[in-house]
Amino acid sequence: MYFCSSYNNNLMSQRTKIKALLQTEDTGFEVTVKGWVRTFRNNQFIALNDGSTNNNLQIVVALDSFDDETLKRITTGAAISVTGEVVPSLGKGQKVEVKAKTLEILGDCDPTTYPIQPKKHSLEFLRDNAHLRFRTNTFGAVFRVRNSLSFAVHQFFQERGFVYLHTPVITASDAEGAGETFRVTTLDPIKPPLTETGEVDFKQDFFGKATNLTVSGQLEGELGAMALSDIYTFGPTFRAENSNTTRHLAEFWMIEPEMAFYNLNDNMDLAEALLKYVIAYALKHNADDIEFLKDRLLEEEKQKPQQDRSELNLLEKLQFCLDNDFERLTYTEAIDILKESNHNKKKKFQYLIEGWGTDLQSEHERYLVEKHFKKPVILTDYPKEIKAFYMRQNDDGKTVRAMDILFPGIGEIVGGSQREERLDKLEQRMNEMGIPTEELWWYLDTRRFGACEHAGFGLGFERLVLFVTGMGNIRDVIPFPRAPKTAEF
RNA sequence: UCCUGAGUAGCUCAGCCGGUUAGAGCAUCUGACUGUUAAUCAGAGGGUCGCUGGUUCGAGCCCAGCCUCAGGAGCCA
Repeated sequence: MYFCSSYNNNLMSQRTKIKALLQTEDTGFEVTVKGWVRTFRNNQFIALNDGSTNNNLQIVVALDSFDDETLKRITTGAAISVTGEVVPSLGKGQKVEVKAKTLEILGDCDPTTYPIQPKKHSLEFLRDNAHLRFRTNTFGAVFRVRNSLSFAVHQFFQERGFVYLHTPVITASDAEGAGETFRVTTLDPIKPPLTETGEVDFKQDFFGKATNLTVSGQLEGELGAMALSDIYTFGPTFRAENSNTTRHLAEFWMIEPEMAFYNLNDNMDLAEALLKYVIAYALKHNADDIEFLKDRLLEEEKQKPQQDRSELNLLEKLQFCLDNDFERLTYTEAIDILKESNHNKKKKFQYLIEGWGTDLQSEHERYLVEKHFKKPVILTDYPKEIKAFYMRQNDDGKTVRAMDILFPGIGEIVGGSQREERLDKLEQRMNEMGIPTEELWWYLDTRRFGACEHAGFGLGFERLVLFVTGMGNIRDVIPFPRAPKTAEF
């Protein structure tokens, strides 16, 4: 792996990555490049891409230097290896190009059956061909940005002394109520063992109890934070909800930091800093990709009526997010703003705001973020009835120390809270909400032994990638999307 | 799961009031051209009109059921 590093100074006799080559100012030396043919124009010019960058390298095939047999095999999608001299380009689209001296077809690509053609494809078509969509400009850019964001998340936390804690994928607790779970079992699906009362006997299952895929690593994360101070998880999470939207997946990646001795304000500060850090990182390290995605989005928005187009382009939107503080207000303040808004008075909301206590609909969140404040918004102190059992209760007896970060075009990107550290209050709330305290004895132990103020949040990674890439459908920002009726690749 | 819309060539789409042999652009193939940038020009091939049933002299078009996809909603991250 390492001997073909693109950053190797010795460009001779080894494979050079196209990104590194396009960054060099020098010419007049020989390189070997390998990649996949994007187009072959005029029987003379190969646009070669190796995935290291969105930009293609132009290979010039001199007249009569290769036999017709070889030239015919240079088709869109074919894998080739080229050795030749790096020279200043005579054409206009690029600074340097490679004059091919030797050219080897590594893998043929039959153009009559290859689904990816040198033309525009719809995102829906590429979703059906998710195994090949990496070879397009758009998905190349998306997944390089995804990679950068992922790395930046780790760097952000590591710089601050957080411990990356691996929480289990298979769990026995279904207590959080974060959604429908996928069952994990080795029992015979046709004839499972039954108890005397006729129910499936999970005592005979692999783990000796009913188990499922995790819906959140938070509860385990809290256990870590109660000793290591600051931890974060970053791993796959599973929800068996029958959600068919552009913002939901059955398998998605979540980042869940959990911090001892943090209150809700510290929690918000950290979340805002994280989001700004990773966005800035991607802007710096994926400038070409984001530039391409910006143009892609502009092109796509040309199809829409003027009023539906964004005021800012993708770059401006990301920069704006870095340059401005997120707007922080309580649920109660948000309800007042919504209630007094012309939008509500003119009955333009499908669900009119009438009183305090109900959850906000996505149209309300969008109004606050996109129309009223026009920037990311952090809502805090929600009614306890619409939030999870573990959130710290305020003294008013009505609200909890919750916070949701709402992003334009995405909706809720972060959900978090200060946790209830008082055993009696926590148990009381669990009883009210019908959460079995005996099943979560290990969780409650953190409140029995050395409890302290602590807080945390969950960041939906794909929603972050959606925001940074400007893509419209969450299935286009994860390599192999898992959603209802969708598990092909 | 609910609402709305869609499914016609490899892809993106057109197809009138139900009526003759279902069209276009791109892609592909063949040929030309040799400094092209999604190259260009000329020609050619390419169809189980999502599936099943029904109405009709006749269905891509009308009706019913089913499947799939997209957008919106709910649930949420």
